[in-house]
Amino acid sequence: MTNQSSAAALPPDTRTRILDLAETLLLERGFNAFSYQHLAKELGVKPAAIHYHYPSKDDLGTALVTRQLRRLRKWRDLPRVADLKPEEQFEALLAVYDNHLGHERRVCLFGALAADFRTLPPAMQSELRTFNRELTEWLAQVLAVGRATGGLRYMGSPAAKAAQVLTTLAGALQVARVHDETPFQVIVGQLRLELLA
Amino acid sequence: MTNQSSAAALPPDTRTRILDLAETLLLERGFNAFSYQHLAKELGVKPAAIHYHYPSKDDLGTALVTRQLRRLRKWRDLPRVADLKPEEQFEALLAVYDNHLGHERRVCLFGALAADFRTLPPAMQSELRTFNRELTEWLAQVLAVGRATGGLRYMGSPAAKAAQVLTTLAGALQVARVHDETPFQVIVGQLRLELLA
DNA sequence: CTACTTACTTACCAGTTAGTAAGTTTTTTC
DNA sequence: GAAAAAACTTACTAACTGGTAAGTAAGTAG
Repeated sequence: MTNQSSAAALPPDTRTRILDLAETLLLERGFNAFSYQHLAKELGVKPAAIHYHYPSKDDLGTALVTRQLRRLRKWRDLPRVADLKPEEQFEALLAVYDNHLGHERRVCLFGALAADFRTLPPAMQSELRTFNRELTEWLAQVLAVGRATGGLRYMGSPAAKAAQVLTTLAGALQVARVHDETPFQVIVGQLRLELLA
Repeated sequence: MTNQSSAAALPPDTRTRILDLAETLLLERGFNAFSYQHLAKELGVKPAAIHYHYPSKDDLGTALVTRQLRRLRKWRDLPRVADLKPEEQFEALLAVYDNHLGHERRVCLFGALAADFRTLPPAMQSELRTFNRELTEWLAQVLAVGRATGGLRYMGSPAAKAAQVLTTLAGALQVARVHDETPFQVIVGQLRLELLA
């Protein structure tokens, strides 16, 4: 049996190490910017070893998105997230993006894949759509409750505001990559100013 | 002499046709998703002909961004744009993004290049930074005047709001690519609702 | 102890990549 | 109309791409 998720930090198997490295490269340099050779060299294995775990790059890419989707669902349902007040849930979301910034200014999954979307394998496209839809629906719910309970303020529908906010956050990480961390902080500051009642 | 900009629609020379096609492919499929062979085949010339006009792909990419920057400056200074009221200038900006949407849901230049930014040649990086900076400064000015004259409303500084709005627009085109036109319209609708007094 | 499975390596492959050097045709200049 | 410059084509490379087939070493199950 593989060692995919048990509690403590067991030494990750090759399968996981491949996925971790591919994720890093995806979020720091883009999907078309790494090859099986790159991965193999850095992991100290032969390219064919990667094909053994992920027969094609499509499979690898799809596994990447699928894992992120699994993480999103897990995070969203975590008691320490699900039980927060809406305005705190919003702050928790911002913390996730801030964390990306802290890791070599990684963009988010969506921002990494959107531009090349049409060149991606269908399974990846489909998973990414689901990822974005579920995240948006979650935030819409947070915003709806937040306005009802008075902790958050905004015009328009929760769904529209959620789409706008997430789009802004994805873009903000991209701007941080092109310039530096400052514009990200400015944009997030603006979001807080407008939303927090 | 080359035929780069004269008034009417002269038949575009190869140099321009290369740039036009490369731009289309960049905005519709991403920078790493096309090669000199692709360009050559579709233009009915040999790959070496492209190397003749743009010795390396770096040169081609840089020429692409440089042209966009030139267009931005030209557009911004056009009487039919510069002489508008701020709220109309904002609408003119939205029209540009809406036009991208209408052309096969192209993303904007920034959105096309941000994810792979670190893999781009330095000259391209630098030009893209300038492009984004000048656009942001222009919008900040529009927003500042717009609030002073009462046509636009928002919290915070013009610079912060400008960064936020442009980031949102870039992201909105990416979301449109991943899903469909609907989320773009929703997000732009939200921007209008909030900004137009 | 044997059979089987897992996780690889070695050795390929055909196709594509960006890029170059040398020659040829077309256009411009004088 | 000759010389020169511009705009190509032909022919080639070396490196890399994702991917496959066959072999092997180590662990696991009965």
